[in-house]
Amino acid sequence: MLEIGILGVLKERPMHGYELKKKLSFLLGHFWQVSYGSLYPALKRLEKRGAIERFYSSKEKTKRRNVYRLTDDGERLFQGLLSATGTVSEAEDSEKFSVRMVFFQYMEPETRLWLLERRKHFLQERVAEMKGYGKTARDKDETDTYRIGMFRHRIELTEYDIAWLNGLIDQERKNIGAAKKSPPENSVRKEGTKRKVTLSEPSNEVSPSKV
Amino acid sequence: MLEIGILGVLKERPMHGYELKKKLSFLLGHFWQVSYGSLYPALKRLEKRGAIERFYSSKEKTKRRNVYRLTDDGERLFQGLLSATGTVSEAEDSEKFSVRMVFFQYMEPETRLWLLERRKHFLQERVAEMKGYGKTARDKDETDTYRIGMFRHRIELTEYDIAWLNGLIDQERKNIGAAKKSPPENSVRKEGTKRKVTLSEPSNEVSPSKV
DNA sequence: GCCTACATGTAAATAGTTACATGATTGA
DNA sequence: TCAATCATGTAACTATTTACATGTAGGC
Repeated sequence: MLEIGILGVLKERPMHGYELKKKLSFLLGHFWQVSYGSLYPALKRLEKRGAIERFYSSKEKTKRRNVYRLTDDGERLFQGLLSATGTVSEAEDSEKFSVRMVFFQYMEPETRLWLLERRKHFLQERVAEMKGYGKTARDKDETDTYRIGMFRHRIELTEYDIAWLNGLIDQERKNIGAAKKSPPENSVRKEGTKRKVTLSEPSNEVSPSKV
Repeated sequence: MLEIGILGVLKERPMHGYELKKKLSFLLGHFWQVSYGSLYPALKRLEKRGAIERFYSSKEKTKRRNVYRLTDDGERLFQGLLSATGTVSEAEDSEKFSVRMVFFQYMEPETRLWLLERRKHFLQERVAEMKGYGKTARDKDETDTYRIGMFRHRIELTEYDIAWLNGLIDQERKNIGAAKKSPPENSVRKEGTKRKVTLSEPSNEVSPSKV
């Protein structure tokens, strides 16, 4: 999870640890505050593995900061991690989904669509469960107004989330449809896209590597 | 975090591991699927510590299942964990807050209020940060429509969340005010409350034990 | 000159997951 | 009788946090 974050952020531009941590805290801070104690070891690990490399700009004489940049190998690793589902079921929980969503721009439409639908499915199941609770609560002993209110609120939020996902899913489907009709891609991306929209490999098969 | 969940659920009634796991998965499943590999060791740990004890109903001859019940010691531990903030700052992140909120019924109004306000503060900071992003995105290079859309959506959700918290905070404040005026409590809790609303000790001091 | 933020790191501890193993009970 | 679900557990592993240690750079 951390590694996916590091690689994804480094895709944008080379950075040093301290900077990276701030960016990650910002992007994912809603549910995850990365600590230096995990970040720096992770950077070393990724460097040893060849996924990132140290990069000294001509201006920086001092080696005070270690600026890292993504390698081709790291790019491949990143793409593998993005579409990896772990082994079997593994619910598309909020955390994993959000981390991936932050890097949607780097995925193929099919991968995005698949992630969105998995997420939607997960949320729908949760809503059904939570609504079940409401009924049980009325029948049975539950008189806990806090818990009931909390569930009601969560249901609302989740339904709003699902509606949002539906919008994104529709859009993604249209893109895929349009791309199919006109072989040379043209509708997928608008606006001056400075980074390439996607990737090297076909990569739509679900690689079973670990996240 | 797991321990707080176990103790809180056992407060309601004695349960065995398998049951407990289902209950916890339901209550917290939105962001956390407890696994047996952590649950059973945790139960042993808590038993050794004297926070819970095995309990054999007269009907159950078979020792097939281990039904646990909360002890007085466990009750104290639970209250300690509920109001514990860890050491220093420690943001009131979604996970920790939700776990505690599930057990709001067992807290004193002051503790609830304090948690609600911490949570609100955290969310407000996040909203401010995220709004900052929108501005930066417009100025700078950001052309990532996915990320921008994601942030917009998160801002909406978070603001809705804050509004909800405000409602709860108001209510809590009213309760506290009312309780102060009329020494014998009467306005705090309505409806046939079968379990005692709160607790043994004064406990409003923030105990610095670990979660 | 001092405080704050910048910057990197390590060791120990904590928390939790995955995979495996085992067996009982229940319903079709 | 067979499959699903109930029920408990352990060992190895993975990920991450906390606390500590150290030093630099820039602004007032």
